[in-house]
Amino acid sequence: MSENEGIATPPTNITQTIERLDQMQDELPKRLKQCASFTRRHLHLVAVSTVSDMAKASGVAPSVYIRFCQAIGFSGYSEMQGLFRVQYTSFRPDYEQRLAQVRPDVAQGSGQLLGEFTEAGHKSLLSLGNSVANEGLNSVASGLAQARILHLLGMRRAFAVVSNMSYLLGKMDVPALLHTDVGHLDSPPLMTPDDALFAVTFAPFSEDVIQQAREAAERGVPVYGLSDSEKCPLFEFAREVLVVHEHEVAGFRALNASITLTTALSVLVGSQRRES
Amino acid sequence: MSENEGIATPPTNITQTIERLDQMQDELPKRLKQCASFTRRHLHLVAVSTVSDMAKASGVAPSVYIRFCQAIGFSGYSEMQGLFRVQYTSFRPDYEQRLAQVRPDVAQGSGQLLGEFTEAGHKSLLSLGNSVANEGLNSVASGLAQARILHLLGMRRAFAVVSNMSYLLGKMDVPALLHTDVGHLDSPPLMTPDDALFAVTFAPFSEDVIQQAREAAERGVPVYGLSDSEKCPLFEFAREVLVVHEHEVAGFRALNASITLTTALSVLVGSQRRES
DNA sequence: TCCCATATGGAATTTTCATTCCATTTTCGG
DNA sequence: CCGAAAATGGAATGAAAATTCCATATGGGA
Repeated sequence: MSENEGIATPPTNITQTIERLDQMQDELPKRLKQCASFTRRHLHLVAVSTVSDMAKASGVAPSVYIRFCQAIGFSGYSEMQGLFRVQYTSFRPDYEQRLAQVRPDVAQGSGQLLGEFTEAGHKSLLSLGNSVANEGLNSVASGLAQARILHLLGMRRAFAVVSNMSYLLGKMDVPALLHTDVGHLDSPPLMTPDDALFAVTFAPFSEDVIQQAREAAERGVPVYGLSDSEKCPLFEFAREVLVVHEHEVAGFRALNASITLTTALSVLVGSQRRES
Repeated sequence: MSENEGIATPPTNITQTIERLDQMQDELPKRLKQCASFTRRHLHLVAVSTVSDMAKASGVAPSVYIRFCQAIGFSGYSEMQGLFRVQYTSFRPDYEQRLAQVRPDVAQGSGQLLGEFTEAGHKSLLSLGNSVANEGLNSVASGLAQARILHLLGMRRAFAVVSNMSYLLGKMDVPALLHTDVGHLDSPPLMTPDDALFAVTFAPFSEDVIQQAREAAERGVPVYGLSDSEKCPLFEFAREVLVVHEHEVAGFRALNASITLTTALSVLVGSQRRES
């Protein structure tokens, strides 16, 4: 009866896959549970790995990993990998057409749209696991932890990110200053080389943010940053720049990866401060 | 002499690859130029695509795409793909393998903090899909879309959420007002029954936010809200309250679900506005 | 302790993919 | 307009991957 047991229909998106993974965790035999556990924690590897890679990393034989994929509901590894690969193959529509593209979704009801945004959120978190080296995060954290005052700078989309950091850091008694007004920075004595600046800017990069950060760097202030592109001008003068890749729905970018990364960063800064 | 022409050494990182791509753009024959052009603009696809995929997308035959890889300096497509894949597989197999076989729980070093937050983010997004009724989101959206001016109110952790909404709505030309200072609201004529208020507050609920929202409701202003608990006082007077459950790491709550939900909400409001 | 059902991992097979080969077409100098 | 050199695309080949098969191992119940 082996062809009749379990769930016949394969998951159609990453959300479903995660759900099924969690739900089956308990009812699987030992080796398959290993696969589930490892895969659950390293979903981002599926798109770029072979079965043998995943099997080796999970500590099982390739054939076992394939049986695992089938237990989840897929026909095999290839089908599952296909699901994880499509997220990379989506193309970016023109900015002007964004709203026009959303309309069909609106007609169908908001459930569709929300589903797409959660899906995009999952994907962003997946890429977050890929793109950020832990050492990078750690060294930025220790750089920021040494600052007398931690200045936070970000506008437009990035403002939500730094305001969240500001809240978290404040909660942990880290002296942090959220620059809501660019004019603030103009008072020269405000930022000293004893401080540090964390600047967040996404493409197309805010000229104000870049300008202010550059001037700070020239005055000897340690500058760290977060962006969504390697081409960000922050790279020219910042000590270190973290890069995240956010997925989007109809041209609207999610903030999941940025918020998550900076939350972790803030907590790291807070705990490193407390140690000293 | 074909094995002697061009550059023999393959690029060793993405930057070099891009540089070489740009530099060769002009001196390549037509079809190879097509490959270069497409690849330059879709570098991220290489890691997860086959030769035929890339060839088809570039509009050339597979064999041509391989010759293109060789013109860049690689031995073939596989070598080039390997370069783009390593960035996704930067984990240490030995370490990971041990972790998979031993207890998953002991993975909690400081370096794993980011992993825990992404995990929390995934979980938050999962519950988001379950908890939010579509009708709720829709009716909130249409309620907000009818407002003359959309007032946004949130403090502490919720401030990042409303500031993101403010950015999105502004981008879509929806008149929205982000209340950064509670004092703002005290001026009575600012909010009228033609407007609407969207208030965000998480437990423990900000007294200020509750108070201001309640007063607005009493003045006849349509109030909508977002919270993380059914026990939120907003329920007492708001027309509708959306509820999300955020997971937490070491006492720090993620914002993924809230941000994702409000992003979708903002887009809905924006597109409903445009229709009328 | 033995037996049966299930799980497991390596070997065999099949499928897919990357690469090379070659006949045909195109381009460009004379 | 002709011929040589380069470029192109489809077919053939070789390599690697995914999947199935099967002999062996394992664990739980009689």
